[in-house]
Amino acid sequence: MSPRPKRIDRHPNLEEAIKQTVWEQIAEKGASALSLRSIARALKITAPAIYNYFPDRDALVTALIIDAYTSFGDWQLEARDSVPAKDLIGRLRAIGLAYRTWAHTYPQRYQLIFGTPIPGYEAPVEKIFPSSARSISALFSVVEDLRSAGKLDVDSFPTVNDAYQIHFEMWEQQIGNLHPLTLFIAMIIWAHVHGIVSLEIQGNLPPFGKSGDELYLYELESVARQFIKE
Amino acid sequence: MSPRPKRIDRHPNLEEAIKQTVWEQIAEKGASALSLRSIARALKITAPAIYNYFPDRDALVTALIIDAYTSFGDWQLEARDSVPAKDLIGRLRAIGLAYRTWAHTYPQRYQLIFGTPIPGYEAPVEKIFPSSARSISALFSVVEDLRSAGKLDVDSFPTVNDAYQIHFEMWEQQIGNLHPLTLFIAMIIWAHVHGIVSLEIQGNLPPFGKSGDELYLYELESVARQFIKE
DNA sequence: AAAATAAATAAACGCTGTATATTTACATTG
DNA sequence: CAATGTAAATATACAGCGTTTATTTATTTT
Repeated sequence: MSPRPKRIDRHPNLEEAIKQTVWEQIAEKGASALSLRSIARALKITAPAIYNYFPDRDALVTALIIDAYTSFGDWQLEARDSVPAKDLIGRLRAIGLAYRTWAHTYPQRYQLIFGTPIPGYEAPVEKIFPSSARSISALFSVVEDLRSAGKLDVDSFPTVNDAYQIHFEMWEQQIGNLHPLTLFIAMIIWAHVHGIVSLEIQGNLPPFGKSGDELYLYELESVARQFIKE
Repeated sequence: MSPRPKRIDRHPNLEEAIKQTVWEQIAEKGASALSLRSIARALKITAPAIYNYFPDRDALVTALIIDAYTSFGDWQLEARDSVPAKDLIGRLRAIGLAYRTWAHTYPQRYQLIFGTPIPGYEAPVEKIFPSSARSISALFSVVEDLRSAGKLDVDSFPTVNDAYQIHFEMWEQQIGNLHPLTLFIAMIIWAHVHGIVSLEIQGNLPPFGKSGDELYLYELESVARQFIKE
């Protein structure tokens, strides 16, 4: 093969083709099996060619994580906006259901985001944060709307300490002004749904299947009962 | 070096020394950096020597996971038994706190159990299940005691479907008779604490630090308020 | 048309898990 | 006590991995 193929023989968008191939291989063999050389084989190029588009393997993983967060955020925001803005409880349920549906549709993406299945990889927070904050902003915004509408029903909650504060400021930069109560409740809700979904995805609980919707809805309703007035 | 060192030059218990070295290296560089050759270097043996004790790398990981579950289960059972049997709510709080404390004491062990940080590794459920079921049995037993004492306050909950049932039967074989309500509530509690702790451990939420105890206690009390009478 | 640049290959390095053959310490047996 | 057998290590080798460097050639720019 010649060192540089003629344009007609090249992939029209190799960077995108690489990412797509990785997703295919991740779906087949799991995120941990990711290998530059096997990607190259699938694309009929050589492994070092990938270095024209990603400086190293970790940069490729970071790009995939950002794509995954973007996809996740799209689902969250679409779910929120599929319910009229005045029906805040409906919006909360919609994004809750979308959270689990997305995770079950793309379990590998979910693990890529919330697990650490890549050997030696550590996510560079500053690069990932924008897409991450966007994806969680759907929940934050609905809870904030509930709060400013006076519909949150919490008499007392723990005060935040300095360790929190740093994270909060990052979120505020990305998402906008956030009341501490909003953050507190949003984080608890997030933890609840994440707990169920991640145990499901990772196989520690049975994949709840059809009636998983039922258990999950029960959880969402519990959350609403716990935190929302009237 | 001679092919077989004299007994006096050998590790008295190489199998245990291997596992201990892995834990040290996991603590230093994370679970994904596990490497048979670097273990061998640290122990001043050659890599194939490990194969006398573990048939392959995955078997070593499985042994580590079982050890981790055993350590986790020890903490859970000790926490439960540190509170008088008649104070069931106190027992529930104790195992809840122990859950988070153990995870923060051994974050790598937590990730080894609940994440999938080893490239290409898939846990053989049948080997891991006994130690896994034992570790969760502390929670199950307290919830079951609460139920049989008539202290569970749940008017309606989703019926379980067939997918659940298989898992339930495995648990029952290991733990003993389990009422569906017990399982349902125990799973929800497990999911709640796991959600908070895993987001903390994986860095998606700030490591709550001192006042994390506060937030966590708030969660445990919410659980009690939601499910327990009187 | 010549020079510069871009995008690929080729070859090589050190790392990995693992299989096979070999060597030697130790245990068992006649 | 000597011969034999077994256990536990080393030595060697192989294929695959991420990555670096040098090289080649298509394309773009001058």
